[in-house]
Amino acid sequence: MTETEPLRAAMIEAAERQLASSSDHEIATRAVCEAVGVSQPVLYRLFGDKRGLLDAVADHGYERYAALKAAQERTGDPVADLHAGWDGHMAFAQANPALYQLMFTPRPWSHSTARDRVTDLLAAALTRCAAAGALKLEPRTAARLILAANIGTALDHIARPALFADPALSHRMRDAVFSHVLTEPPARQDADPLRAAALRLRAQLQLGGTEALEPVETALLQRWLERIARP
Amino acid sequence: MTETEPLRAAMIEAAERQLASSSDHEIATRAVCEAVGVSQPVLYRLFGDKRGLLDAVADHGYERYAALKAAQERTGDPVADLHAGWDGHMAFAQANPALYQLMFTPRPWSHSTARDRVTDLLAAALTRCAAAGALKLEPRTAARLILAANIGTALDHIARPALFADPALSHRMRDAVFSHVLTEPPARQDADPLRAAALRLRAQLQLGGTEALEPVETALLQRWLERIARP
DNA sequence: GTCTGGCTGTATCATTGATCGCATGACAGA
DNA sequence: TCTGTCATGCGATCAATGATACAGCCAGAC
Repeated sequence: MTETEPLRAAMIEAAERQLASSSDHEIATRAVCEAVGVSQPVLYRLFGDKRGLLDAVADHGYERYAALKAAQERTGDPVADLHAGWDGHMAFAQANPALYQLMFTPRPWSHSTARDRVTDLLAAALTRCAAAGALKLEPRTAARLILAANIGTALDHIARPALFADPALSHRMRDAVFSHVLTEPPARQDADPLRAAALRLRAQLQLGGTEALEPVETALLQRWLERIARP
Repeated sequence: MTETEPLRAAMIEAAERQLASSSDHEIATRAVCEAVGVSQPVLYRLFGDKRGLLDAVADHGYERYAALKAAQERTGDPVADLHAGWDGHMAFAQANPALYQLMFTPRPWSHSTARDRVTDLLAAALTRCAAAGALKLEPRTAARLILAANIGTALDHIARPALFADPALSHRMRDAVFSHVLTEPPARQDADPLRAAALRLRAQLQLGGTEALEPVETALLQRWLERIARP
């Protein structure tokens, strides 16, 4: 489609560049026109409006977003894909903050369908999870939920002056929402559940001890648990 | 404080009114000045900038937000207060969409502290939860998490043309995040985590055994675990 | 009574979104 | 090849808006 209307595509790309480099996340129609060497009326003929240009930029952003998704997903495990999708979303947001806000922040006019199409993409990924029996909710409901959380977290990351890009927060949110949406992972959870159980009991013993065993017994138990837990 | 500078307050309120009624979530400095019967230079002397005016509007929005919070919280159960706080946040967003976006959507300049102060408010409410032993995370971390989810959900509600104001989505998100942040409220699941850990390890041993211990040791371990697990 | 300082309004500039009418060039048909 | 038609791009311009320079005015001090 960049072939059918090279001028249109050039203007969209110029607008996106200016949006990314502008300090206030704004663009000037004049500057966009000058960047591609045409005058303002062409812009208004092609896009009708500044809004129309911004909508086109947002949709173009969706194209890039979708391409990214298409390139990186489908490892075979749909749940793992979903996790990667969340992280990819966050990376996209941090790489293109202005474009991201244009796409995912509500604008009262905005005929852009970027957000809805991203929801569809996510719903499709979730349907694959549902086919694997890993989804507790209806795919579209789950998609809205996940996307809302993803956007909220991404905006939080954008708002902070990147003091410390805290991936822990993103992963916390991801785990919180996913555990509400997905079924418990089949059982594999721990490659070695015995070792996990031993570690857990050891921690509990160190924390509070027990009156069910004699001190000597407890001490020996501790040694055994250590041996079980050793790699 | 509306007493010390009535003119300033009047301009902020006029700006907020125009922001709420404008179709594109924008305001014109001229219109604000005319609304209060002064001319432009006063605005620039009071706020320095259009940005300054918007920041002041956002901060004023925080005042209203904080007043709402102060009025409705503190029922005695801090966790119940937290739930009410989430719903109150959503209600505030739906009642003042434009102001809400001004307060909680990242703007590259913006010296407004509204968002940080809301985080502080939330962290205080969470500290009360922590005092009741109901919090799994550090209050500030939990606050960022909850606020990000709350904002994401609110923006989703604003973005939708209010087709059907789906409170289910908001409550799903609330439950998902809260269950990740708060300890299990009812039944406390395991009054005795040591017993739970022992039960778990016993089950694992019966399932697969271990090569880390001699058979005799394993047998004795089993007996001990039984003793620990006994009510 | 006069002077000083702060405050306000008028007039104005610069930028930007948006539009009007004309020129230019391509193309179809005679 | 000539001519009429149409689409397309452009210079010029308008309207709205953010922002400012400068002069006038009023209160209070001396």
